[in-house]
Amino acid sequence: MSTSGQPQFRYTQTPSKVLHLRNLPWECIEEELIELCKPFGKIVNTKCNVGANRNQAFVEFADLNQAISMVSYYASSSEPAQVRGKTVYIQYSNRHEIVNNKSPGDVPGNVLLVTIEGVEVGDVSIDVIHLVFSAFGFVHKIATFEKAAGFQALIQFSDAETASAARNALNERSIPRYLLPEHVNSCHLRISYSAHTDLNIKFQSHRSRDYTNPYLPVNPTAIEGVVQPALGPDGKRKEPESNVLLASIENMQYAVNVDVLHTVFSAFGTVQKIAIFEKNGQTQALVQYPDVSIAAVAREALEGHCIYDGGYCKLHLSYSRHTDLNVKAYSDKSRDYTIPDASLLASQVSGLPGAPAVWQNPRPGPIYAGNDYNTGGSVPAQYPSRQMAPWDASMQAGRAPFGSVPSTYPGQNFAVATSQIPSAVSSMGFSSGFPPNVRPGGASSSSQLQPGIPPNVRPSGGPPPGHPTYYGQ
DNA sequence: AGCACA
Repeated sequence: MSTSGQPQFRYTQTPSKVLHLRNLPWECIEEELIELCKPFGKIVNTKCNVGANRNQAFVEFADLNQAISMVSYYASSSEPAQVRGKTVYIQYSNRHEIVNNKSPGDVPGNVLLVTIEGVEVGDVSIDVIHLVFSAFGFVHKIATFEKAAGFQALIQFSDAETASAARNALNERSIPRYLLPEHVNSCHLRISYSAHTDLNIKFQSHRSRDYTNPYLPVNPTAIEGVVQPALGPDGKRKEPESNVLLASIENMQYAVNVDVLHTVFSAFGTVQKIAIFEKNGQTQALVQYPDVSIAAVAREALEGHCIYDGGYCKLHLSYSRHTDLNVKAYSDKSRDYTIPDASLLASQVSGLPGAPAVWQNPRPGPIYAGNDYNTGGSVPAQYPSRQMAPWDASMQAGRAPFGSVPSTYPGQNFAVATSQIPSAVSSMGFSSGFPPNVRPGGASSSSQLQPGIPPNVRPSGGPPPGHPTYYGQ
């Protein structure tokens, strides 16, 4: 104890493979140390950013003589050791090896782990990340994911040199604002090295890319991509618009058939075709409008809304790549409302004044003539005025929107307790997509929803007075 | 400008 652990001072230090460097520029990086020291021997370890000012470092040579040669050289040199123009003071360290030199993230490799701070999921698209990091070399692969640390991305370069060039340039910096959505204020990149050398990308998707393999299949279950469309370099949604919407129906506790979907989507314009199908165990539907603008309004209005109360049959909408569906004109999974069906049309509007001949409707509703159609009340009531609701006859403006779509289809068994009865298609979706000049009549306005208010909250919690319960008891 | 790490 008495002789060990004594501080050692200039000129009295015993040589060590480890050199202590002081007065380094702030956040001096390993590459700069190596550049300075490698003329004297093989560097086996470094420790950067030591000390309160993070301006000290340690360098460990493979051999003691190499360290000695460096100290000796600068002891007698007229030119001091320099990094970025700053004089660096070099001495033997009082330790003989660098221990715990690096956290794993400091071990250079060809794959970077990038933590993007201060952003929400979806604010920074994989395309923006690709753009930013491609400035340093070919980006082979990107995988993004959510961790406790935040939004992270693994970015694979060809080699560690390219990766470290990107890291040195971008670490602790921010992605340029013009590449980000407007609401993003800060976007700090914290970059370390990943232990990975080759990422295993299974699909091209909104969260992972393999730029070396353009034939890699697109993720078939990229449903989340629907909820969070990728952002283009301009920060705007780049999902191409279409007149055909793809609806994914989540939590489908109740049957959703073609007619229900027709009722829901007709509120925004003519529905031309509908196709329902199963994908990965989830029901999806394609709904075709005549043009993109109607589809856009419907998408905006219906996205995230539930067809029925209680979070049942929640809709997620995206634009389909299709523009014209090829569907069976009339099946239980599809409908083509553009094909005039004599028998349907004949029965459809018989006896109706002002029968909407022009408004080629579609709805095979009258097939169910005799069933209580009154229940559907408020959906038609909220039709944009330029359109004529197909089932005008039975519709009464002003009714509360508790129409129970399922009830109109007696073939279906909705024998559930009344308290569990889903309230209705009718009350959904009108929070924003509605033409402003259209005022639903009378009492139904009580159910008009303000933006931000969940669509299916029943104003009074039960079927409207005077309406029979249409469900099996 | 004077010695880290856990």
